Amino acid sequence: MVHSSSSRSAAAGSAAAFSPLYRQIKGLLTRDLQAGLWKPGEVIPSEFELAARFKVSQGTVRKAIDELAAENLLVRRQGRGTFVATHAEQNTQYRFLRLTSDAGGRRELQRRLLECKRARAGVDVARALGLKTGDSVVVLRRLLLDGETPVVFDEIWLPGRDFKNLSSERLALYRGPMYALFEAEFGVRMIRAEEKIRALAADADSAQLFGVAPGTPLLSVERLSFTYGERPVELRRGLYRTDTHHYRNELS
Amino acid sequence: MVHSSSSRSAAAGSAAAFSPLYRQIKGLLTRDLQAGLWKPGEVIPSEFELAARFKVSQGTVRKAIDELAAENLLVRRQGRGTFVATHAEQNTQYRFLRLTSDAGGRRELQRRLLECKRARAGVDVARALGLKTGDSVVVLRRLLLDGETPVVFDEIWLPGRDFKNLSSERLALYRGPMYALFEAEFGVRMIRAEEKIRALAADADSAQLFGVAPGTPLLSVERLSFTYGERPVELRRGLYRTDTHHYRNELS
DNA sequence: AAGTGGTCTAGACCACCTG
DNA sequence: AGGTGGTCTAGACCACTTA
Repeated sequence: MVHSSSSRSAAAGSAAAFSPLYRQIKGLLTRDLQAGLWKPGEVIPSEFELAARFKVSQGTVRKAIDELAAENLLVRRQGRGTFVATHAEQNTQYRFLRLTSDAGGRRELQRRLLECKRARAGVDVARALGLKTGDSVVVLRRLLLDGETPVVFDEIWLPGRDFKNLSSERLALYRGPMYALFEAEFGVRMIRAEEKIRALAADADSAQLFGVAPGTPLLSVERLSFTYGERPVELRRGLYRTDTHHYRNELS
Repeated sequence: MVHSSSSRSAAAGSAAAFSPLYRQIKGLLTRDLQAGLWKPGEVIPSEFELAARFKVSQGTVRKAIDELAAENLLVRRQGRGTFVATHAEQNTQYRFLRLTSDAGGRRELQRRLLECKRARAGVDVARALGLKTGDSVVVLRRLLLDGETPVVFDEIWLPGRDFKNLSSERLALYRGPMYALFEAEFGVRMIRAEEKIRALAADADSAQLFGVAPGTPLLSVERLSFTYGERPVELRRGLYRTDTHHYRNELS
């Protein structure tokens, strides 16, 4: 049982920030999710079940779940139950990729893995991922192709500690979204990400990769992805071709 | 009074899409907002007042308002009331601008209006704004400067019909956000926008504007903004400098 | 003190899915 | 038929603002 407000004024001087019951329930659910009590794709107990367990009313549990669903941690399915969100069984192969063909064609991009190796984190990578310089990281390089033409070149850094046995074989075998593999094999679920976008000129290497002239403007997309507890677990530097494609965004 | 479901099965074969009461209430509120019954920044009636008016319970009105607040059409303020959202009295000068200084400095950008004229819509502009080619449009050109250095060059098209008396004088006099002026003077409130982002090389004109070499990569941001009823009312083509600044985005 | 949004409850019933 | 999420109600009480 969770007490809502009665015990608040016990705190010292500071207001101690009132926290409604449903938010405390949300906290408990988040803790269980983070602990892996329910795996991605699984059902969680019904609202009434949880209400009984926490000794609150269904409506209160409901409001907690509402917020978790809004944050894409849970997915509700009427008549079936509430499920832990997953990158698998999602209709989109590239959940976070905002690149779209100018033609609007819904063609799926093909992956081509160029490299998968272990390395030591440089200063920048370490700082972004919350590691120490020199810590072990996994580095991936890969292309995404629209038909025959490469449109995305990604360089990906992952903390070595979280991705111990990641190899190019595992990646090559896997069909679904890469983030689904991360969930299933390494227990790391990506929840949200921040991107920094710039325009820059293709250097010799990237020009060759894309088959364009050096100096051609490319979109540079730096993505930092977070898992539970706002912990950064992936740094990605992408180069996008934007002569035939564009990055779409929605503002509100 | 609105009836929820009893009359559903009267429809022909097709399921006729069940619409809960609160969503119908939401529709009524949206209609009133669109009609300008309450102006941006004003309070709307209290939840109990609306509940009585619509002959439903407070909770049902509440849920309708919840959704409108989530869509940024309304703003709740505990203890005070629910208000029509506005671009004025918003702490941010540039509500939709995602450009940030790499240094993270929160310095406000300065505006410099370069041009404000009437013209005829070309094919592209007309299509984007839902006009006919040759229809009257207002065209603005302006710079945003971080200190002395220009970082954004915007070219803005507005339907002439909606912005009859917009002039450079009106714009020059106005202190707050441009979208706030649009609301107050023209009754056009921007609700959401879509952006298409590309990297491209500076041509001679833009190179001169920014004081960079021709061919320098710039970020191209095409923004289409919508008002009530998904009606497009602003097309904007922006060029952003991204050597000292970047476009930030959040994915979830 | 009065008014507004915010929380919580208990119970009824509806819509949807699965066996 | 039975279970799950989804809606709606009526009423009580809390938190916050304004007067």
